Amino acid sequence: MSTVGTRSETAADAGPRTAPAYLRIAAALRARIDDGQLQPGTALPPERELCIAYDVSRMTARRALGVLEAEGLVHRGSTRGTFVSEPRVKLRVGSFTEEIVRSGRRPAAELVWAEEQWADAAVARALDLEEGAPVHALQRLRRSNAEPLALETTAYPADRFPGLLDDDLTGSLWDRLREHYGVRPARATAELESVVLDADAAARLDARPAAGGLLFVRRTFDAGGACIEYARDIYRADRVTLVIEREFDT
Amino acid sequence: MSTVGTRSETAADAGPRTAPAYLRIAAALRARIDDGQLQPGTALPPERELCIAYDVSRMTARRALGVLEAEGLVHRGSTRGTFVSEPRVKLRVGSFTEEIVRSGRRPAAELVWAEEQWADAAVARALDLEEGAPVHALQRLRRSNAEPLALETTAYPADRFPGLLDDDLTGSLWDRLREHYGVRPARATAELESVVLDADAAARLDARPAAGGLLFVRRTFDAGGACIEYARDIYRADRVTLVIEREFDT
DNA sequence: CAGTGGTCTAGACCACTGG
DNA sequence: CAGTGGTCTAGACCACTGG
Repeated sequence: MSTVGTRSETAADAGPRTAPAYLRIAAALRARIDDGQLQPGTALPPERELCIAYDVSRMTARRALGVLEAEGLVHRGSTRGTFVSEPRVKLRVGSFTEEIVRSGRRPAAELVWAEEQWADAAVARALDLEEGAPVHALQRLRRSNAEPLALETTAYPADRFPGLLDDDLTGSLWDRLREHYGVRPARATAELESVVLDADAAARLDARPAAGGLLFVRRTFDAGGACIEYARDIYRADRVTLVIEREFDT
Repeated sequence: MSTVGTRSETAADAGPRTAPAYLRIAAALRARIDDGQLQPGTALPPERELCIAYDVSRMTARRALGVLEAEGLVHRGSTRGTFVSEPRVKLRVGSFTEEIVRSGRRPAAELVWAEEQWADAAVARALDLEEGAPVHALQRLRRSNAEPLALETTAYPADRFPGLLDDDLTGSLWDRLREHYGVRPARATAELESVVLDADAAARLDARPAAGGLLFVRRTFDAGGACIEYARDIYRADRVTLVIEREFDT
């Protein structure tokens, strides 16, 4: 992470006289990770050792680790310990086929489920359909080197794309739309929020219950302005950096 | 928040036999907020009452509230109580002048500081300059209806834009670049991550220490491919939905 | 002065893993 | 079986606010 957030003079006068213990401990551990003393994959001291080292109770030590976990610097394995995390994975978004940008990683998409559904109010509004209209819905799990990074849930108007679910659903859906239906995406809108993972998403993404997520809600339109895709992509907030590119026609 | 994440049959079989108490309490309170029993601005019961109502210790009740806080559903005032939050504010990004999309809100930008700096390694790399080259740097706080939503820190190559800091820095900087220097942005790249607010950002954004943030790191290029702007925008994760639009020239 | 959330203690029991 | 993190208790003291 780079600067331009630090003012040259002010440097770091952090805050009040005494910062809370959990923030001081988090800062101390963060410093050891940032300067390379603790490499990715390395185990941090067990919580009970941190209690002794910093003379705090376990709840306080855990709270410090919770901050680092939210930052994506460490991850915890219930029975194994707390470990320094690998750097985040950069994912290109905006085009449906997100690709792993970092070299040497193997992307994969796994179909979780695919089925015919009937549009509820939200889906109907997003796809410009009547409530109850048939839609093709599917969910896919995106991985990089076997690590789950994103859970994508997508809906398409069934009338417009008959037989879509019989296609190969592990590759680029946009390619399917182009090849088999002659449709090409012309415009996309997206909304992005920070969320808390629900139980299902957390389980599939191999994350802690109530861990942080990034929700990317997308709609894709064809040249005629009709919405042809509605998607809700959930990313592991601690593991990804989303890469967005944009050209101006001004 | 809409569906398409719920499979039609599976409905909700949440998880194991007994979910942890803090998740059950969070779910119970969330339900009361979602169905309108608790309106935005309403105070939740004090933590000590929740302890009695749900028969848990205060740490557990607080943990439940912490989940709702991370979701942006509630906010806390140290000495006042816990309150249901207003809906998130939608902010359009990608064009530098973010605008408040929701009607009836008054956007405002406040200059925090502006000064000449010398590029450190990160800034030099981003702007394609030598390390130590002069840059114009400035920080602005974006508000909607007086509520701080984003802290933007921006750097420009000083040699290319002499006198930039003497301009009006509360409006669109891109307009300044166009009007006074004949430069028009042609392409932008951005990276977006979930982060934890540092002490300075938290204070300026009126957020809790270590609260969640969204970091948007942008680079803007002119038609010749030269980088003319490097920005780090930090948003309050609990208060904003970022709106992104995109056209395809394919 | 009463009430609020923020921090912190010093424990406890649990499930799960690996040796 | 020892060691790990996950959950939880039943308190404590604090700063700060509003009446």
